[in-house]
Amino acid sequence: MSIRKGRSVTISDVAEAAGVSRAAVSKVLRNAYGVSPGMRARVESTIEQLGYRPSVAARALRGSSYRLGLEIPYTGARFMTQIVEGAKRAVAGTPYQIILAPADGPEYDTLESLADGLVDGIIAISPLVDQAWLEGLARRVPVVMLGRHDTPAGYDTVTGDDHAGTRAVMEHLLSLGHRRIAHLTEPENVTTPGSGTPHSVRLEVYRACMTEAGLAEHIRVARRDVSGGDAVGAAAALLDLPEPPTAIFAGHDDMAVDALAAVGRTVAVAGYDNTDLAAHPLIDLTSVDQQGMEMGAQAATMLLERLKGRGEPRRFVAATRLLVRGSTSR
Amino acid sequence: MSIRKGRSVTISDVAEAAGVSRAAVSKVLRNAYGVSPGMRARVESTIEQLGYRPSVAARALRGSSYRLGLEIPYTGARFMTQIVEGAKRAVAGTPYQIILAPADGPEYDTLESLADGLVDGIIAISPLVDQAWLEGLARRVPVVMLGRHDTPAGYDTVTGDDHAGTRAVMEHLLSLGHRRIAHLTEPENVTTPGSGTPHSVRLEVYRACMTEAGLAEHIRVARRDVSGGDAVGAAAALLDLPEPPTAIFAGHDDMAVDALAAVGRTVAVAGYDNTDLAAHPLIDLTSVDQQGMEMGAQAATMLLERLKGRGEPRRFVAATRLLVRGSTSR
DNA sequence: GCATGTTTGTAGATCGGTCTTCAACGGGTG
DNA sequence: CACCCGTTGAAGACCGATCTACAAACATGC
Repeated sequence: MSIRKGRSVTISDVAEAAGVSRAAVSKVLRNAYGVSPGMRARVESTIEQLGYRPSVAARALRGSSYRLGLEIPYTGARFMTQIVEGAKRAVAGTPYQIILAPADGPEYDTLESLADGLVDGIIAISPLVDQAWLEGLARRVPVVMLGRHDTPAGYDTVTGDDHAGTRAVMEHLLSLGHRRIAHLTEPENVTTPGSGTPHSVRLEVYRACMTEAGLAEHIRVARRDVSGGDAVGAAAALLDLPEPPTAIFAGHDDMAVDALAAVGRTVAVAGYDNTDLAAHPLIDLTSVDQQGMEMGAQAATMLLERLKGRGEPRRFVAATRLLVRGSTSR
Repeated sequence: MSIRKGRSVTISDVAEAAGVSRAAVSKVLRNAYGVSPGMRARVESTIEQLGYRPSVAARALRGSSYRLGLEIPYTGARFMTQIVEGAKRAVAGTPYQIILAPADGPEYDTLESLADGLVDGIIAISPLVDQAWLEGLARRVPVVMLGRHDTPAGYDTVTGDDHAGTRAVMEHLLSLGHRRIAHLTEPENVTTPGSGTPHSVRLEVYRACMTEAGLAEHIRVARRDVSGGDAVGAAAALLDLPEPPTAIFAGHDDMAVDALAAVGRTVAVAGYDNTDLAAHPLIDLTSVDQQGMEMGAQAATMLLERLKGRGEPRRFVAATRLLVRGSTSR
């Protein structure tokens, strides 16, 4: 144990105590070639005795930090929990650890600061950053992006099948006889057509489904407040329309829950992500499951592959499944 | 921009390009004394041109990493959001950044791995680790602990006023005429009497209030599953008792929401933390607000103070406020 | 017995910064 | 004019690891 007052135990202390060179200790640590069983035992017991732990900073400078950075846009987003849990599961048993970097402002900053030698690789959920910029980042450090429908050269992507998922919701609502179906989504900057964000795809497919059903005139798009954050106001405003919708398809469960707060059970509501709250009897929200845990696990696994040398980009698309619950069926 | 293929831009590159020494560039970076305006301008423009960003690892090795680590027991805990947001707010405008370290297994590991030179200071929510061990940790790196009612020598603490908060809930329930009030809490290891965890205090005060009201015989304590994680089953079991409770006081909102899932509106339910979900009309949960955001902000602020040299331990106790909602009033 | 090859361990450069020490310079002062 | 001193910038040690050479010790083949 022996945690000393000021500085902590370094590799030199271990080397001295064990009567070997620093390089020898390093070899033992890294399980490198050229270590006799005798020396290994001696060094390991010394490490144990002194309570030595290698400095991450020093390691990162020369080799690797054994930390993977996961950038998350907003800590409160329920879907994140699934991603994080999946990623944690995937690195369990490896020497790697997940650290989370909450993005406050522009996502560029957070990503750059992660890339500044703190982590060996990055998993990010940044639909807003430019692809060219990302390719540049990916040249410096391995990157896996979540929720980007683009075709990158230098990084991997993990997405849900937003087309299928959205179609499933819309077909469900249409089959129930709804004609005035509104879509509640993120602010404009996240849904720019062609940008390839999940929410741009969901919006696009919503529009397509409505048009195909001959309901183009009933297309209504409401957006979450940029500032305030919640979607309660936007959903409430839908009810004030001359012809209010009978169903709301929300871009994700958090907004769907906000919608429920605004419209109660008067209007059918469907969400996306199947967060744990959706199954709660008092919420009872119809939602699209896109296997967030699996997405997180895949992302981490792909990152580990990249760290082992893979260069060609890979892509994983999670299958979706519609879970019909009370919010659309009563 | 010029992000080069392999390695990134180092301080030597900047020094060479600007025609000065590495030390000079370092001075400019750190805003250190002894830099002429001319040189500063030249170096800064070179930095800009080359897109140079200092390596965190190299910095951490000698000086500081400008990263504060926030250890969180479970990513899905709603209360965490408040803490994280508060901490982020407190470091905004400083050169420091918050990184989150999710604890998977034993919290010792996560804390140690944070202390391994990755961060300049630690905010942790680890009620289970030993105080002596924490004091040892605090000698190596500045530490602020959340939710520990102990009297440490080497670290700071931030807690809510669990006594007052719990009393407020209990008095509220009692004043409504409830006599069979059950308490839904965490597994045994988190509520060991005298351990000083928030949940041990809440349990203790619950017992005291019941006894004082002459209701000792109606004390019922149910606990969340250690493995499964949720408290639905434990709450449901309460209903199967010969004399089921008419009110449930849950140790925190997440468990209260689980309780609502199990018992619906048949039993009064009160929570703790006033997470954002509590105000939702479909949940409408009476809860104790303990200003999680303020707690997070205070914790970060205290840590910054410690980094500036403060040695004496400080303690912050957040005031609580009972918010009565529908879950106990209809 | 000697050349050759294989372990095993050490020396020392290196990563990219920080920080202390010190030399050079320029301007007052008596 | 000699002296002192504050300012500016450069040199170089240092942080704690990794990793490439390389030397020493030992085994093997002929």
